[in-house]
Amino acid sequence: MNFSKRLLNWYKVEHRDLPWRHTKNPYIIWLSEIILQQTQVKQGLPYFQKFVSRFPTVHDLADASEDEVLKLWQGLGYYSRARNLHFTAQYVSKNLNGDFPDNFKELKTLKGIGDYTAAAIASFAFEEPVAVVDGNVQRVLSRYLGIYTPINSTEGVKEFKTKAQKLLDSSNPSIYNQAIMEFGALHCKPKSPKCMFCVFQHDCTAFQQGIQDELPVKLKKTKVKKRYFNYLVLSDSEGNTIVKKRRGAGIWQGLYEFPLIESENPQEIPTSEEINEATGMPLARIEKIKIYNEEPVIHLLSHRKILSTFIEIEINGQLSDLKFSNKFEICKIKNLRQLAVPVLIQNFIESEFPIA
DNA sequence: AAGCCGGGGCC
DNA sequence: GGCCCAGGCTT
Repeated sequence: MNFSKRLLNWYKVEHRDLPWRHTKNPYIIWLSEIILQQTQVKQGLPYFQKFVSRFPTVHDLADASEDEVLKLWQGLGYYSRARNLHFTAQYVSKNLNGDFPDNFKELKTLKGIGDYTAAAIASFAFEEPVAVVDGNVQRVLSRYLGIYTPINSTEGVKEFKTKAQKLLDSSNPSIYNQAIMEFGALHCKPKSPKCMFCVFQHDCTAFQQGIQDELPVKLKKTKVKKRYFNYLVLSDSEGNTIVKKRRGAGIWQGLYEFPLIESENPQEIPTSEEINEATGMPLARIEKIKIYNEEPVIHLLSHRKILSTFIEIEINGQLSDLKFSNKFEICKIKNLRQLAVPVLIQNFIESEFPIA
């Protein structure tokens, strides 16, 4: 029995029933694939349900504001996915009459769609015989074929792409592609792969040689760096505060946060002068300065360790009477939950301003 | 070719 | 604490 036959037999019995597997609608498939980039099914599933429900068609998504899309995306991370999702929805809605391209090459020209996602949509929705290559596929193939080339090296990416395309069952690209990824996710797992009852025992190089725990090989990632974020949480007599949308490069682009003083080292309570410099708030209006958390709140990202403090600043009179320097927006504290914010900020809001 | 970009789950 | 995840974009 060949590779595909064994794989599909396994898939028939073991696959999960997932909602995006019940459709050939390229919009729904695209939506699911963007959500699932670098994201496990368990984490992405509730977001998929929210998005399909709120945006049944690509036109609905195109007509929404970017702020609303980011708010629905909040907590899922890699927020460029949400911005690109919205951009591409508008492009497809307005320039392509709502119809997604039906082939790999054209799909790849859309923002946010790379090799993997183009192959997924082309094969799932249009049965184009192009192999998907994701982390699951790389792991399965590195073990099955005994490939030590690092999966994240330039050479490795090319090699796994070539091998994957050779193994692809061109008569059934949609099911085959889903099957090999499902096999990687459920059976040929990174740790404790289920080799003792595997349909590939007889031809898997790794199992035959007992090297499954050495594969795949991956180049080391860069070290986690520390950053110190000191947030200024202003409040006036009317229950207002000020926030700002993060712009330009860097993390959390497009999300809102409180006025931020980033420091090279752990920060003491900022002085009135520093608060004035960061926000434009006149010194005379600063009533009281207090720190919320004595110990820094630690927020871990894959490549950053953010140590943050939140500083409470009470203001004389009303914030709405003042002119702020750059692009701060006045917001009722009770309305903060309507904004798209990083999980770090969301956690703070929920703990300090619980719903009455 | 290497860095950057989140957050949750697992060991 | 390190690694993984239905990756893609930027430099």
